[in-house]
Amino acid sequence: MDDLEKYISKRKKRSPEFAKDFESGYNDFKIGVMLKQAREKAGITQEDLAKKLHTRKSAISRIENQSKDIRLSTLEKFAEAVGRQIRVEII
Amino acid sequence: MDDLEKYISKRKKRSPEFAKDFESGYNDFKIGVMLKQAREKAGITQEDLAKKLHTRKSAISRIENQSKDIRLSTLEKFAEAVGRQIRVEII
DNA sequence: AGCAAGGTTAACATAATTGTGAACATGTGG
DNA sequence: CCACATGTTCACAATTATGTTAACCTTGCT
Repeated sequence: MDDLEKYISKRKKRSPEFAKDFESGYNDFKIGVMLKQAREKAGITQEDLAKKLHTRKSAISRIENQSKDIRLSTLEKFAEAVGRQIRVEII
Repeated sequence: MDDLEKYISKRKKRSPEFAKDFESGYNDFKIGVMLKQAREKAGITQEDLAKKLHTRKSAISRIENQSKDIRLSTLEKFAEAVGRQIRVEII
């Protein structure tokens, strides 16, 4: 059971409606988890990251947890701020 | 010289300010070109695609040519409508 | 217990994407 | 030449992500 699956099952326990949200909004939710993991690996807090992006920690938390959708530019800025990069492919 | 480069040089000739836009907005512009190529490979017109996505051909053209930014969900819907798929990685 | 750090959520304001309709270009077949 | 298909651009409306503030929750520390 990897990190993503662990997080999902934990999340399902906490919120009853999470299961269905998870189905319909899988991709964007997954992005949030990926971004959160990237931030944690970089060893910075939501508040640190918020300062780098000139925003607030609440916005970071929203992206990581409950964003239904996200702009490519937001994705890129987030990734760069944690020392990573985004790659988008059409497969 | 691949398709992207050809398109860029053609585009630069047509619009004088294209060069700088290209610099600042490279990533999103590239996405537009990729999407356009994906649509053309699928052999469907902007209007066909617009109908599939319940929108208009003008919106498709805007995405392919002059969108500064785009939502992940829009990207996914576009790709799916031309029989492809999006992959996003944090590298 | 109290306090601080880190995180989550809600509500509202703001900014940006996307929807929509119209006008205009360009090429192609009649 | 004319009509049609395809694509581009503009302007405005509608929807939605993001900014912002505030309240609340844990967890750990003193």
